[in-house]
Amino acid sequence: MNKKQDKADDIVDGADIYEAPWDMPRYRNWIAVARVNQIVRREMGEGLGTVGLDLPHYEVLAAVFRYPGMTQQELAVKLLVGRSNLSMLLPEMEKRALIERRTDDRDKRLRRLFLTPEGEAQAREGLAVQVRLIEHMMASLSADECDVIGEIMRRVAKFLTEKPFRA
Amino acid sequence: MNKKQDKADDIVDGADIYEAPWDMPRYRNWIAVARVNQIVRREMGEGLGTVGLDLPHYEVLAAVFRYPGMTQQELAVKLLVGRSNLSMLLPEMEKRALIERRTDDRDKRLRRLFLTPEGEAQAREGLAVQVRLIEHMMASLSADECDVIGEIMRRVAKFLTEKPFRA
DNA sequence: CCCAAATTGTTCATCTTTGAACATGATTGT
DNA sequence: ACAATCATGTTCAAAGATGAACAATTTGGG
Repeated sequence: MNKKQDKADDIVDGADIYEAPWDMPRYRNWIAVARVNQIVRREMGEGLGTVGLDLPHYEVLAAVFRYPGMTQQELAVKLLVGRSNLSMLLPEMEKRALIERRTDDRDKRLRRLFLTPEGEAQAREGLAVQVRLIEHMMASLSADECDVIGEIMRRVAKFLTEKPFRA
Repeated sequence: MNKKQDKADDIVDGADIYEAPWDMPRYRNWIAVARVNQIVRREMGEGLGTVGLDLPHYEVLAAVFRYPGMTQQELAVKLLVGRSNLSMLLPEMEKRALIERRTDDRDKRLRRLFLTPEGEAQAREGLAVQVRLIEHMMASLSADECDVIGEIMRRVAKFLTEKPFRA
């Protein structure tokens, strides 16, 4: 007996009906993803501590390392964080000589971001930590499994940005 | 020519060598996972707003709904959040009559958590939102793909909790 | 039985993050 | 050309999260 038809608050997943979300394959599978993410994020924070960085600073450095010349707005979108957040964070990073902000010539509103040599050094240190953490975590996965996950997640990300959820 | 041997900061992934992390399969695949997570978390926050909940409150309600009688400590571990956080949050939820805290008879330090009828109602509403969001997001996945992901992530979570990363 | 160590929850000071309001600079339509 | 609209970044007050220090309680060894 896999199905129940007599409860008012039953939940549908495909053609099957469950009485609780955590019995649904899609729900519990996604929860597993979310959980691993939380764990990795936390360990990443701890790992970065060993090289004198915290998560927000590192995420800025890594993003600017990969995409030099980003505007603050672009960075905010990429990091899924408010612009005001960056307006608080970046001046301090500039004071510590990790980043540099050059106002764009054509559009004087834009402040484009670049790494100083010291900022690049720290970005590399942080990236090294992240790479080691990811390799550690992925140790129990085959290369194929890893690729399958990446492929699926990129598809989902594309889907979600094209068709956001409307509650 | 897939490999480079002449740069000091090359990065190793299996037997291959890359000059930047984002060329590494493991790195970029994991980044995809993290990105989807961020997006879903944000949309979840917005979706919960439509039923008058925010993310922290909902996570408490959902956890207590599933595991009634949890202690605050257990809840903090489950949500990967500090105990002090809950000490700030729970009294307010108790004031709003969403949860109830009963001190354990045998161990008077423990405060066990339960949902009031109103709390359970809100938990169900939040869960419904989450289920709809997950089903929306998973629309582009086959049942098999979804299961593969869940299975892999549960394996990784187990591995990570048994062997945490040491930077 | 009793004292030291450990566990649970709280308080508090501090730091982050957020969103709204605003100032400045660009763009568009007429 | 000019006003209206839009986009970018900043400021500020409020909400949230964090960790250290603390009180209450339990546990375990001698």
